[in-house]
Amino acid sequence: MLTLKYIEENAALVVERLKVKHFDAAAIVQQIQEANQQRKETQARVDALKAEMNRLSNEIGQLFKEKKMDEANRAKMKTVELKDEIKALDTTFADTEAKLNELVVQLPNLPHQLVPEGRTAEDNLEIRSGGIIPQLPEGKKPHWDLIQQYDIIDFELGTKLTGAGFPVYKGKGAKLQRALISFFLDEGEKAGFLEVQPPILVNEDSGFGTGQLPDKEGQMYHATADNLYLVPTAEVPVTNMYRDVILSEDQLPVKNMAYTPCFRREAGSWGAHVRGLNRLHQFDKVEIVEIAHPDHSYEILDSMVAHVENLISKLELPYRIIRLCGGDMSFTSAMTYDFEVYSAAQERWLEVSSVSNFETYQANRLKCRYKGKDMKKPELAHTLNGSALALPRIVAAILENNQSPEGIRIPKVLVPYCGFELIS
RNA sequence: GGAGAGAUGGCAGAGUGGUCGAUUGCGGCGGUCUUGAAAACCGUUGACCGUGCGAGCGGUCCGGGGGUUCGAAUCCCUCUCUCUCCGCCA
Repeated sequence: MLTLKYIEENAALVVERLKVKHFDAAAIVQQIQEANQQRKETQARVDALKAEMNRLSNEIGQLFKEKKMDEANRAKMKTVELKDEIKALDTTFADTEAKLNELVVQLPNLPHQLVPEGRTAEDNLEIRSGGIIPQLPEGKKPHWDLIQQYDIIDFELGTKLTGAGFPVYKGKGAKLQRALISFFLDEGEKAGFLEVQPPILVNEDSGFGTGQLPDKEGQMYHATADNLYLVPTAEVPVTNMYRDVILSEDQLPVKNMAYTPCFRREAGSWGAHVRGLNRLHQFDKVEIVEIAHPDHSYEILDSMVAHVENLISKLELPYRIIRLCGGDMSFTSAMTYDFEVYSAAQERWLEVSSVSNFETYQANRLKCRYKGKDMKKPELAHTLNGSALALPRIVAAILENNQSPEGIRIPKVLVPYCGFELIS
């Protein structure tokens, strides 16, 4: 969420910038200003009353010590009325703060200056592309057919065990998963990321910290008996490691990565275009997360983009990097790059990574701050994250692009991890 | 799952109704001494909100929430978590 202070000082700018996201903030901002004014006035009054109360209490204590019981009792009488007033005002104050908070969380993050105008994916800006789109022979097959042909992933079996969208990987299919995860983690380590293995069930506080709650509750699987949520991405546990933390400036940037399975309910988003591996309820992903100094977060965003690009290049997949337009960006992001790889049998671009700078938006909710030696107060840090990478669509593209009558060729970098060169 | 103990500032650890945001030690920061460093000594050392140009002033915070009281770190209720012993177990 945006900070109150920022909204207060830049009300017009907030409204203006959010137009890029096609969000009309005028009414909410005005309500925030009013509620904030009320909050301040209420606090001034209640603080004055409390100060008076504290003064009286001390006085009474003093009188008791001096055994002046009559005077003490007289002073006590004066506190009765004060107490009621304070109680009433405290309630008003709490209500106002709650209302204020409710309003503030409705505002999305401000897009960065470089974010293009636009409403839909059509308006996104291609930054660059790489790799070569393969010319497949007649009779090319989409990955769901190849999967069956080589018996490496079993969707029906997963349906039997759990339900649609929970595939069972078998044999070389399973090994390929393991190879990709190891490859991604090893590359991440070379790039300076510290590997962590977080829990894949998180509590409510963590859900709120990264913004999945309260709005996107329906996206997560909920273990109600213990009130825990299955993570939709490692972003949730990894970023929440820094909830309520004040880092020292020289610890920045913090670079973490984690492999986790990810669970998404994806309610109501099924259809022909999500066949096979294109969309699943459970999938594997390596996520990179950085906590950055505000002055350097965009350099870091670029370095994360470079890291992801390096992974895709090494996998020999044709890709393009896209800067999302205002309308296509997430609620919480200030700038997002999507990576898409070309899946040559479906003849479609598939999103395999999304790399974002949230600036202070997440950090404010998380209360993730840093403090330098010369700083009087801690300041909010910037948080960034990205997929590096999500497996299923990478697998889909590898299968489709590398197919031949002899079988599916494994990209060179994965061969040492797989122990085979061909799925046949 | 059963029984017991506990949760205090970056850490350790006092404090059981009255100027306690909290003794003390360690750590951190600044200084004296030193060619430099260590040691020693001196000083300093939390977060949040409001108010003020500012020095400052006021308020809140001793795991979370509620209560008793003029007054709560301290008493009561409740929730969460941690530790010890027993049971179970990868």
